[in-house]
Amino acid sequence: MKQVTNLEQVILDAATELFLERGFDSTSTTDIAKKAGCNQALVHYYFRTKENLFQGIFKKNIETFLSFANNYKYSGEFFPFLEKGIETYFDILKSNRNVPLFLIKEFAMNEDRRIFFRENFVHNELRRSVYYKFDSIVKHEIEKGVIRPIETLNLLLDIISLCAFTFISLPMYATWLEKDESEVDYYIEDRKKEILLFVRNGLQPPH
Amino acid sequence: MKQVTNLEQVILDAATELFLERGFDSTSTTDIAKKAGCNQALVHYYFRTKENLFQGIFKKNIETFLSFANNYKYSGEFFPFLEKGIETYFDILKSNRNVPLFLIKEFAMNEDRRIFFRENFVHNELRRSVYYKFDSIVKHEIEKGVIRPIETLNLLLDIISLCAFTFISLPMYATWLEKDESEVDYYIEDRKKEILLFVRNGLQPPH
DNA sequence: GTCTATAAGGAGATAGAC
DNA sequence: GTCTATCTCCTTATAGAC
Repeated sequence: MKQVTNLEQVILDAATELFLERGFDSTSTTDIAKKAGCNQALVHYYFRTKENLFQGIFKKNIETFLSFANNYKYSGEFFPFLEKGIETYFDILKSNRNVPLFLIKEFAMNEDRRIFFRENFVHNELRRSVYYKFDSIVKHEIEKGVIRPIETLNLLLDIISLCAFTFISLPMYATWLEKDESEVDYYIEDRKKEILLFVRNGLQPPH
Repeated sequence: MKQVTNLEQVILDAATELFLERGFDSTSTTDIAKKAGCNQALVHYYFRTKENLFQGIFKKNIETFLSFANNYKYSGEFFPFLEKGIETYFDILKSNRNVPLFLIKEFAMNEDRRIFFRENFVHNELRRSVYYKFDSIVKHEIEKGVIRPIETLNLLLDIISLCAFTFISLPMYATWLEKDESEVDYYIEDRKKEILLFVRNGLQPPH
């Protein structure tokens, strides 16, 4: 099969990489053009404005970050189900390690991004139904005494905090402990194990 | 006592607020001047370069973020000691809620910031000695069976993740759940309680 | 579709009057 | 110490030749 790499796609890929690394404000269309191997006018020919080019990329990466809400089959056993979910989510972030910081940065800096998020993602029926299903599972397990009492939202936030912060803090971590690239990968796997253990323990009913 | 508000301080305050909100790249010296109520040339008169002005602010905020390494008196009882430490750290971040995201952003975006951090903060004798003291306490409590086996670094990272992410994610959280300012404060206190509970549980030895 | 040239505006930094 | 004016550079976006 012939690989058709049209220029539009090349520009989109270059823009994706740069926006994720540096954010919207610190990436110029000239930078994007240079990385894509064309001149700056072509970036505007294909996408008209920088904002246009950005929004498609932004939307796609919100999907990635919210993918913890994908529909995992509930096996009937709570902890294997939960741990499978955490591990899958963690691995998705690992493959997209710039995404958490990228999103949070853009949200913090720009009101328009927050409005975009609210309008396109907050009132999503599928995500809501997945949440309510998970909520009823959690409530049921609390009743059975399998886990301690906890708000479902707090449980989700604990998990997202631990997973996302692993990747958000990578630049700081690497500097602090003076680690190189290969050691960082080891660190990530180590954190995954610890997070799984920590969540399992953190949900134990008190002795 | 007479409050002497010299212009240099006014500019510094304005710059602090803007840098923390928007970051280095997205804050212009013209913005700073406008907020300080003077013209743009005066910003450069007092601080010569934007970079100069930034670095002092940057350094000060790293101190804040690393303040979990302050010297808490060890009472002999592990959990009260640990929980006091977490609560104090959480409250410091609450009073400086833009700091975690600000630092992480600047670290991720600029190699010079990482070098600055390494040279000024990594090889700090006081901080190291506090770490080793904490490490020996943790090891001792594990031996006694008071807490499960855990690497001290992992424990610290769990705590920092949970505390810092609370504030890092505020803009996203407020948008997602469509909360206003007053509800956000309630959320922060709720998270603090949950984090304390979660850490205590997460350190329990397995049944 | 791809290029060069350029418009229009904002940035950081400085010179020089007062 | 404070101001205006200005230099130089870089930004986004477009016009127009090929």
